[in-house]
Amino acid sequence: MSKDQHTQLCPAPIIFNMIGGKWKLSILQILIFRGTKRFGELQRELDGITQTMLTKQLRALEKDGLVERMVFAEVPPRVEYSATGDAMALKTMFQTMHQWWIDHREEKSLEKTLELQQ
Amino acid sequence: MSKDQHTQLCPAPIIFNMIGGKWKLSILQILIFRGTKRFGELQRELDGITQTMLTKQLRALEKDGLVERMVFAEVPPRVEYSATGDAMALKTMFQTMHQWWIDHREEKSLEKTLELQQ
DNA sequence: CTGAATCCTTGTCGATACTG
DNA sequence: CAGTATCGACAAGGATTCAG
Repeated sequence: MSKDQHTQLCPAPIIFNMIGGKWKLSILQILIFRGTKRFGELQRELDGITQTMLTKQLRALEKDGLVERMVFAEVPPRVEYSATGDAMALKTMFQTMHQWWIDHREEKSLEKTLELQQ
Repeated sequence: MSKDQHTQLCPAPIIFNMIGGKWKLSILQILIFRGTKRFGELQRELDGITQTMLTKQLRALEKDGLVERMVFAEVPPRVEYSATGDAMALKTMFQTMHQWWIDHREEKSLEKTLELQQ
């Protein structure tokens, strides 16, 4: 049992690579908490993302099995994206982060505010 | 209660900014799970990081209140870094990620292996 | 030993134009 | 509507050198 055991087994860096970056987290949250969306809907709700970027991020998420892409053979074309079961299971992680923020960060901001008021 | 409520309150993007990047996660894990380390010890255990990068990452983590820096007025100079209470509380997050990985990723690798064997 | 300062490389992000 | 292709801007990462 080497002393590196934990770091080697820890998937945190891999997970951060999968859902890190400027847009992936927002995309996932929309699909997880609001359900299936079309390409255009996603683009509107993400406020500022370009088609190029949205396509690239969705492809990356799909490749990692977090997003499912469904193409409908219609005119005009329709493509829907949804969170996979694996992605839905990330809710727990979001909640853990949320709790950590409440317990160890919000109070800090409050303390600072109080200090400034003195 | 707008439909944007969750996204707006969610601290995930902020947390990702604080501990994301190529090295911060590894630095935190060493300090959290193995305890206080000197600058040189960290550099050796991080395998490949340069002095410049290690300094920059440590400064950023210190600024966010996740790492504490203690300078000893000795010759030769000695500087020790340790995880703060806030950082220690991130253990839960690491465990959540670890569990998600076990439940939703390891089996996938196994499935793929089995598919390839058929 | 622990760092600061400088310069350089790489990767991410994004604007624009074009297509089935 | 939902993309692809190309090019440029910028930030993150890294190598090297110098210093207390």
